[in-house]
Amino acid sequence: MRHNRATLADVARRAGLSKTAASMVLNGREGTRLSAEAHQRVFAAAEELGYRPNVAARSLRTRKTATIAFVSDVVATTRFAGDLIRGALDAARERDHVLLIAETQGDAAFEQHAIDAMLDRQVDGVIYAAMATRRLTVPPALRTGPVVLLNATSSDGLPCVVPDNERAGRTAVAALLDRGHHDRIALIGRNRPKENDPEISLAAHARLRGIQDALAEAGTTLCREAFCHEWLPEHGFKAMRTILRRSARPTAVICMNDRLAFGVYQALAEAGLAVPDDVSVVSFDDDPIAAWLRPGLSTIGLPHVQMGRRAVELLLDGKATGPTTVPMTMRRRSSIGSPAA
Amino acid sequence: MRHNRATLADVARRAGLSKTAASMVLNGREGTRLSAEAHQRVFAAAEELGYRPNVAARSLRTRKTATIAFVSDVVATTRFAGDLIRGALDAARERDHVLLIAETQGDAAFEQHAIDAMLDRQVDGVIYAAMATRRLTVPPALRTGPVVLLNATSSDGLPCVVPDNERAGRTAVAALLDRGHHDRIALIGRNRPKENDPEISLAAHARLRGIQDALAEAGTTLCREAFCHEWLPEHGFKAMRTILRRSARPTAVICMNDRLAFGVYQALAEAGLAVPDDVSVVSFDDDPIAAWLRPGLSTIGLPHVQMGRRAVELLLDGKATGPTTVPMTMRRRSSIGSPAA
DNA sequence: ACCCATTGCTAAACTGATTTAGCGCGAGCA
DNA sequence: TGCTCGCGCTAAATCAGTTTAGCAATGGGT
Repeated sequence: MRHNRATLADVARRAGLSKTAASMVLNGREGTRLSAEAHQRVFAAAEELGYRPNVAARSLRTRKTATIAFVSDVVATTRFAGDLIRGALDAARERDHVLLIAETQGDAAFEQHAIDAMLDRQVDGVIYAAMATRRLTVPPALRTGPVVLLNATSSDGLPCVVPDNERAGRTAVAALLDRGHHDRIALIGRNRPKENDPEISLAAHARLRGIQDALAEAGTTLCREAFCHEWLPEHGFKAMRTILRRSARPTAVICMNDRLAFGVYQALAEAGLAVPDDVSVVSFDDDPIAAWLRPGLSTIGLPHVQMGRRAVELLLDGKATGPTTVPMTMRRRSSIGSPAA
Repeated sequence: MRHNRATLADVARRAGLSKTAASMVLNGREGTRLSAEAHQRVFAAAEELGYRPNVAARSLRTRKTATIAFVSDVVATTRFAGDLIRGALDAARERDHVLLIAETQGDAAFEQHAIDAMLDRQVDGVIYAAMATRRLTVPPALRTGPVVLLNATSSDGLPCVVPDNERAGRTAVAALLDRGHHDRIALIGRNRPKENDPEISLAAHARLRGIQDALAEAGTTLCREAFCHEWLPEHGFKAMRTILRRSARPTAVICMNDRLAFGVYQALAEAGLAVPDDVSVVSFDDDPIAAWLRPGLSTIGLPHVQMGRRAVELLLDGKATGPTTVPMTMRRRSSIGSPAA
């Protein structure tokens, strides 16, 4: 595009100086002894010609492209991807960088292809993102330059940014204890594979620990724990329905995510029970759906935008190593009340 | 990244040939008179060294970067952005291209910045995407090269891809008529600004026309039309509640989108009415929430993935001008039944 | 008068590819 | 023997920048 852009040579010619002079002035090089007048002339010429440097030409020499690769496993599946990207985009813009994106779809061939494509374009660094917080191993090709893992960790001490799920678990419990819930708190969404296989999920384990620890510190435990195959509304629905049929009704339910909570709302409605008067509900993620439920769902949100930001900050500024955790904060709506006396 | 990549010169040296020869062989140039043996040697050398061309260097000469800019107004706000991007990403990968993404957030300064950044990197073309289907005017800087509008149209005859909302409207009506609904069909989500200002939305007007025309052809009209300020669940909830209070109950409701439909479900549940036995519901978009509702919501889906694909296909292959419409297809779930006799 | 340092600037090399122009050699022909 | 032609290949220019090495002019000191 744009075949007729002014080049540095054009600017130099118009300013009556050499390319060298023009380059130095425009790059604001210190220690150069060009006169104030020369500076003026170069700036004026650049301005008049609407000069913009050709990044490809520059990077050929400097090996800097001001371009970051954002490689993720799956972007489309989850709505959260957008936020991760948005945060990264914001931070990149502030630093005059740009994002090259690719998706591996969990396919090794695609991944290789994507990484090659990025490396061929001499990106300055790579953000390797996972859509579900988990542990993964980064492809060796990436180890040749700066990498930061986003929403993932790895065993090789690379810098990475992950949400503080354990603290989030404690926060959920605290919100319930505050309102007087204590003995009759149920948990929905336990899931062995997610809890035990860090390559699938890191969130489930961390949330669970946070919840259990906080409860233990308050001298109590969960009154009921429901296992779910997936964290989708239908599973929350079934789990809640079962709980209502089989046990004494809990005063509060913690759901492992908002989609489960949606299912819980449906089961509660079916049973003619009101949130939060009969049962309080808290959950995690701050999915848009949390705001749409009636009553609004209180949830501890995943800070995707911040995480995206943080990742590019670490990549560009930092010699950071190891994990950076980003706090998850409670989005208070109306799903938590006090237990009926 | 990767400082020690083999260059073309390395390959040539190892093959005992000139850079020229190596370049021609690797690019599979026709009409060159290099011997079969020379070909062998070059391929072998490239293979052994793991040679990959430096895209920046190449593009400096050829002015092709195999890179497409994807500039959108807002990516994060709506979950649909992910699908648009995903489709574009797929098609780009198939053609060995890569996507540079930027977001303007509707801010003119950001937009200028983003466009400059892309142009500085010599992208081969630009996809200019809007998150809500609408008409817009493309910044003049983009007119210097290939552009295609995605989910948007413009007055200057640029190629663009948009969903076929009018046909979607007809489809919704047909699904209802098929089941025997006729006289008592209500519409929820009319909205003057969306319907009348193409710079805000093209979808509302088109859907409405499709609905009205199809109904007229069947010799009937809507029994009720509810206006909504926004297309969010709460507005659908209020609208449906009002309808239930004030008028004879419709046998079916068409919602302008799935979020409104969610609100409608909530109002129906509150009134103790069942979907689809008491009231059938159809809507548009195929938001993930449609699958989560009980019963599953039948909806005419926005083909975002296809649209994203189509946009890069037009950009790279085509000398297409004017609009390309992509069909919206009905996602059948369980929210449409026959009216009670 | 000579030497040296400083000032203000530039020529040329360099980055890694593509592309144009053309060279040397052997065969065929007169 | 001399000329042309085709074959197989290469030198050098080019793209648009950055960077290194260094040149000419001036001024000051001895």
